[in-house]
Amino acid sequence: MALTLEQIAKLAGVSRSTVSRVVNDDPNVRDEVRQRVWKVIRETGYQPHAAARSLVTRRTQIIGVIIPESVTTLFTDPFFSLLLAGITAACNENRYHLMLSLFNSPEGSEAIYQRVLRSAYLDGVIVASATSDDPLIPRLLRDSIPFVLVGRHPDKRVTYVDVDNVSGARMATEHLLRLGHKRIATVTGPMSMLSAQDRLTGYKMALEAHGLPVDSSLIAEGDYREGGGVAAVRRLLPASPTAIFVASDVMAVGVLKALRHEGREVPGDIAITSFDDLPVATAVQPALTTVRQPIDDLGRTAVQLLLDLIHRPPDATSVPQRLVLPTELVVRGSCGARR
Amino acid sequence: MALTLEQIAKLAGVSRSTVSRVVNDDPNVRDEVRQRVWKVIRETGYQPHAAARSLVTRRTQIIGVIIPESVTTLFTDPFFSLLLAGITAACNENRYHLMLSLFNSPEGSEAIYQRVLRSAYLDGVIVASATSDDPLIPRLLRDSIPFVLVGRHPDKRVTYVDVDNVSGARMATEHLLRLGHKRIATVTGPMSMLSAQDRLTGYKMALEAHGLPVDSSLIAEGDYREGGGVAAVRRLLPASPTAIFVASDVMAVGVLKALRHEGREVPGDIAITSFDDLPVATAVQPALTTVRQPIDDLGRTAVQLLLDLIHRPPDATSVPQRLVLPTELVVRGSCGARR
DNA sequence: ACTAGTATTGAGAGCGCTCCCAATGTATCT
DNA sequence: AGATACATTGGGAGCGCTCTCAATACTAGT
Repeated sequence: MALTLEQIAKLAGVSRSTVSRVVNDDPNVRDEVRQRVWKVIRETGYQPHAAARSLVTRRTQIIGVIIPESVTTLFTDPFFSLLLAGITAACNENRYHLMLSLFNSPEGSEAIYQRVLRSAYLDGVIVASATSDDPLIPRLLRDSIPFVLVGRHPDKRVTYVDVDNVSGARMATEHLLRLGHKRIATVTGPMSMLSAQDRLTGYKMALEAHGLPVDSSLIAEGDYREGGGVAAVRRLLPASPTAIFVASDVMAVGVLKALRHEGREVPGDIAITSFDDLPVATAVQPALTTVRQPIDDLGRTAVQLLLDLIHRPPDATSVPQRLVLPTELVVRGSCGARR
Repeated sequence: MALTLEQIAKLAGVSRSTVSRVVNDDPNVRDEVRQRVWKVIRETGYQPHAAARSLVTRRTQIIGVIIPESVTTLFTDPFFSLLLAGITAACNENRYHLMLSLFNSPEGSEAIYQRVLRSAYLDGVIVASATSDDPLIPRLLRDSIPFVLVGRHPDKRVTYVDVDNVSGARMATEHLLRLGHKRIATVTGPMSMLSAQDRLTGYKMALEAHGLPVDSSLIAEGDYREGGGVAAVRRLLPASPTAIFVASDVMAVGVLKALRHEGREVPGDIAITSFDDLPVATAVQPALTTVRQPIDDLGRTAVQLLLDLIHRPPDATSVPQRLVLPTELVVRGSCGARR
């Protein structure tokens, strides 16, 4: 049914090769011929067969986005939607296609890895928020598949783009310090994730810079989900904090709920700052003072880095790129700085 | 670099054809040989080349999810994440891959359509929440590309799966009627979307069933976004409603904010019910009484319908499936039924 | 006009796979 | 034993494209 190069060639009165040249913008075609061929292509709505082309070029123009098993439960976090939106926009602009894989299939990670990555379907992949020990990373390295991480990684060979979690968390904590708080607690993300570790580091740095001790009874590990925020509050309240830096907006929603349930006022009794600046930050009452991260940029940058990797001549042994995007504090009601 | 069938064949001491049979579970292979071949495949980590296979089978094992231009601005709505999660899970279970396309590229809808759909990349597509007049649908029909809509469509030839928006909206409105409200307003979705029309229909049906007039000053069109909710409140308040049925949770968040800003208590002064039951419904205060729709099911069902369509022998002229999934009302604080 | 050089075009091969068909091997029946 | 049926295997062709290389057409230089 669908047209082939050969048929277009016949219709335009040229050879298959010439049509191929026209389609691929090869300059070695006489202008008059080029026009004639384009005309036929336009009129017939011809589109090259992707698989046939891939078979010979070894390129599919598809990049994958992998949500590793460890974070698939977080997939409905708006962070991922926003990230995906940024990635998709960048893909469209570069005429690439995007394949989405959540690695939480019952068939197991190894099977899905084989199926998705070894079948030559993808030119490269973006891995979103892996834990630092995710087996995926050494696997990708071993198979020399071009990939970019969203979120930093200690391995020197990986290219990544991250936001400045440390200084963001530090800003959020220092803001509370400036407001006079001395007993500042924190609800962290899952410590298996580097972003969670970094945000905790920022929190500690802020305290230390102000000569305050780091008190472990003021630190509760969460999971980046609402329930984790609720649970953390229960563990934190006995240490009577006057403020809490919550490592994500979603958890902050849980913290808000739990505090309300315990009869504490925010920001009156306890001030809150958090991290992400997702839409939900302004949906809750009081609105969250939170660290804004440029999620859209994160996605777009990841695509750009990946395409650079894909198009780099194989002999070029440049060092992996490692980009860190800045964050900023958005002050709203939950910290008590404003009325 | 990557292994080919031919190489596996040599290693296993059989022919290319036999290896192909083994890989494709053809029964016509002696058991002893089958074992031997599998062993080699396992040891080498061989994976068939997807493009080569697609070239001859005319199948890619990839299905597309299209977010039409008209709703790309809504993409960050958690509804889409949830839908995607359901679709992905079903894809994984069926060993299909998923390609995500947001039709909001600067190159224009027609160009992206050509690029994505005419290049034989996709075995079929799922179109999420199109408007009823989206040019995409006649286009897909014309090109006889197997597709399933999420959200109903009047054309007799399209297969779709939808949730029962009418009866959901009717339940939400009747709940308010049962609580004694007589002046019930509604904030609709964008009227270009059938789901918005259906929810409005449900609202009207409830009023009429209770012998109440439909008062146009109590109806404000929104856009399924938070801002739309805020704006709608301003238009609705002069008509002094005692309750509002808001056609989506996200807009309800905006309504809540606007009412708070106007000094109205929810549910004390004005009761609210809404639609979706997204995570945000329990994040706000008061938690939303809302209509739950089975989003995950919606995604899984769409995949199932699409795969049926793809695998149906071309001569089979069965009628398009049209499924409507049930909804249920979840009562929380915003309607005032509970303290 | 003739040659060398350059621009343009076409034909062939081959990417890795599946599918068809012929060839071989094995079991069963008269 | 010979013929028949069936199970199993291998080889060839071809999917639609790109890429290399040779062939042709045209240009300028002498």
